[in-house]
Amino acid sequence: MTSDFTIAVHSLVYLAYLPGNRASSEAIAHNVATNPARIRKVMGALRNEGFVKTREGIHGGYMLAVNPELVTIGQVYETISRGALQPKWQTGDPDHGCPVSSNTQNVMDCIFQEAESSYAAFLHQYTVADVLEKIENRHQTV
Amino acid sequence: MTSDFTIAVHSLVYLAYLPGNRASSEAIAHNVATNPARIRKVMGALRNEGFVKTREGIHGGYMLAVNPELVTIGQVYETISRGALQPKWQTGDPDHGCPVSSNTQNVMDCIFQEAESSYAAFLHQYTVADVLEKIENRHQTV
DNA sequence: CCGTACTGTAATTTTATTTTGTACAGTTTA
DNA sequence: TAAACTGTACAAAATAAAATTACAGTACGG
Repeated sequence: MTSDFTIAVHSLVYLAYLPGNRASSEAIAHNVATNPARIRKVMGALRNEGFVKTREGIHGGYMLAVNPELVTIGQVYETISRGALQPKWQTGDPDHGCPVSSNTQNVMDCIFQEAESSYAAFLHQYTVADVLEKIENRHQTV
Repeated sequence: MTSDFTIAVHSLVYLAYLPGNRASSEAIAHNVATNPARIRKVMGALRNEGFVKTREGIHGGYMLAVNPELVTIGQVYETISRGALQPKWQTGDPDHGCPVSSNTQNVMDCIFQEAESSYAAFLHQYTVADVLEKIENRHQTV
């Protein structure tokens, strides 16, 4: 699985943390510790779903477009990484006479999908603001 | 994430399916469509947790050691793949002055662990026998 | 007590995936 | 019209997963 979800959450939390709720891909990349091109790709997906607004050109960048107390990281997961938990490797052989060999993959696919929904449902418990709060609390206590 | 969990479930289901509940690594590998060495590695882990018994030497192989109606695939997940859902890539920089950069990874680690527990809890719904039943039903209906 | 058919395990190679880096066209505004 | 951005594509590098190979150890059957 890629780390796009982690990057998306980190970026949204960072925007929520900043006074003006805006930053360039370079500033976000520096905070996340990756390169600007990768941030732009992830932010593009977030923009498509309305989480952020982007502005090109000079003084452009990314701006939070939603209330961080209302957006859950489950929503972020669904838009960025839905399907990422499904292993790509295929078990068995569809043409094998044995039903176990030919059908286990289908049954597992179905189970993986349901299990991923559980995973996403869990993530709906936390909003972007919750994550920021955890980060700030940890900063004080540890 | 590796596909060891898929292979473990497939192997257990296959043993449950076979009349004698026993097979060699080569027979399982053929059914799963991989190589015997990989099967032996996964089966070794299953043996350590008591799911199967192994016998070396001639006429050796793997034998189901539990009631497939009582073992859940959540248990299999816990022994084979616990931690597999945690991305290895690290976000931010622990030495960055900004708390978002230095602490997001820790907070996400914690959330990923909890979310994985939800995932595993979901998998506890299904026993090895349930999976086999789904496979056989699908064979008849599709 | 030797040969055959297995498992256990480690090392290596191959393949696939993920991440990074680079480049450049398009956009905005000062 | 130059400067500072985003959008996007492609190539390179790094990492992870899977397959392959090899061989020591074990157990049975003659």
